[in-house]
Amino acid sequence: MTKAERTRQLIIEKSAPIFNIKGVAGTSLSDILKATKLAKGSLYVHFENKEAISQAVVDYFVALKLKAYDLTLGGAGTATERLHAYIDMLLAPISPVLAGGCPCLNFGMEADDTDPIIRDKIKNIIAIEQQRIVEVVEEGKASGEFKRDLNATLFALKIYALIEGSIMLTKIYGDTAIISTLSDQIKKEIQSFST
Amino acid sequence: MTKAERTRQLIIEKSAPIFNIKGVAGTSLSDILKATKLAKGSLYVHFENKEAISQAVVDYFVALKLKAYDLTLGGAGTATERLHAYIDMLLAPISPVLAGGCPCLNFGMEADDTDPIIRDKIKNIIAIEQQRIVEVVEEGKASGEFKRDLNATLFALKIYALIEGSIMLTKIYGDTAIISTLSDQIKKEIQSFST
DNA sequence: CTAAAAAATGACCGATCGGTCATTTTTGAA
DNA sequence: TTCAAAAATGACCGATCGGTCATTTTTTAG
Repeated sequence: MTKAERTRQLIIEKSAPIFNIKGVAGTSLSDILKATKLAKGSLYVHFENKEAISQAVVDYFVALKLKAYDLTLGGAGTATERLHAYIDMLLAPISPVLAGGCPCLNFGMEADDTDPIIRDKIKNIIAIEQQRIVEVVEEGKASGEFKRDLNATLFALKIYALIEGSIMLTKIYGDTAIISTLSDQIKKEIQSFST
Repeated sequence: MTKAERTRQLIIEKSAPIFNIKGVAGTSLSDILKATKLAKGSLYVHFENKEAISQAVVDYFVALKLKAYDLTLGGAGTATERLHAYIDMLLAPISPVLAGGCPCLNFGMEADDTDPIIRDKIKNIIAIEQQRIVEVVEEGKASGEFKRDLNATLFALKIYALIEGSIMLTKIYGDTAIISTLSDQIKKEIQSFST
């Protein structure tokens, strides 16, 4: 890893939580400078402008999410076990992905009507996430673990909506008990489709 | 209505959609001046600062929501009919509340870690919304419309999470078909608890 | 209609915004 | 070890930010 690569990574990793908490519009260059302890000119050695940093941060979160899917949905065990692992990971109160809240929710809700580039990045990762759920569900159907008439696409859509809604409520109430309550509900939802 | 009251209301109504779309941090005074066609000094006759305007805008959306609950959950018909009317209202693609997206989702996700005053306003209206659902469900249980063992609080929490998740997905995908799909799912959820 | 009060105006303010660039320091391949 | 290339620096830039205030215009109660 060259110095340039290390510095670029430093900028991304130090500013990622700031963008996730304060939003793109709410994050200033001075916030990033304070977090990275770099001089202003350094940022522009590695990025064209603030917008480019915010996009790199979204890419960083996307990569984290992809890794998280691999570890859960792509892991070992039955379809049910993998779905449970996935839900536990996403809704764990101390999950790094959840520190500051789900990036898809945060960046998505800010960008939906204002920033087509970030919105599309979020749209893509959400589509991938749903597709991965669909695949696990289909595997579960093929192995006889889930009922044949379970609509995997619809199921993935609903699960995803429930998860994001759960994170939203947890963040606003500031109460992690909500997460475990809704986590149980989602698991019940899965169980209702088990054979 | 005095001139002052009218102007104050103008500022709130014209800037509300801007705040809802661009966020509080992303909305500048010049945005508000352009929308209201007022001079900068006028804003400060009616509000202490930009923060006060954003809070008044949140109060305005809260009032809109309360009125919307009255028209649906508080309307005529069976518990099921009222819940359906409520869901249809919230998830209608052309719903005025949904123009720019659900204010609870937008303001809530921006404010959760940054602005305790707005976060608490959103927390309160969400708690009220869930309580109103609980009341309708309890009425449905009392009238024999819903099963006795239905946990109304848990049900309201889940329905709310599903609705907000649905709005999020619709906004990001830019596809209103998702709304009707998930709207049907929520109604099925309700039906599963019917006697 | 009058006059005092209230509202509206826009020039002006300092601070901060995102961004540039000449210069210095560091890096790393030869 | 050398030295050219790359990275880091921070003073500096114009634009825009949120906010103020003396002045003008409008409102409204008597």
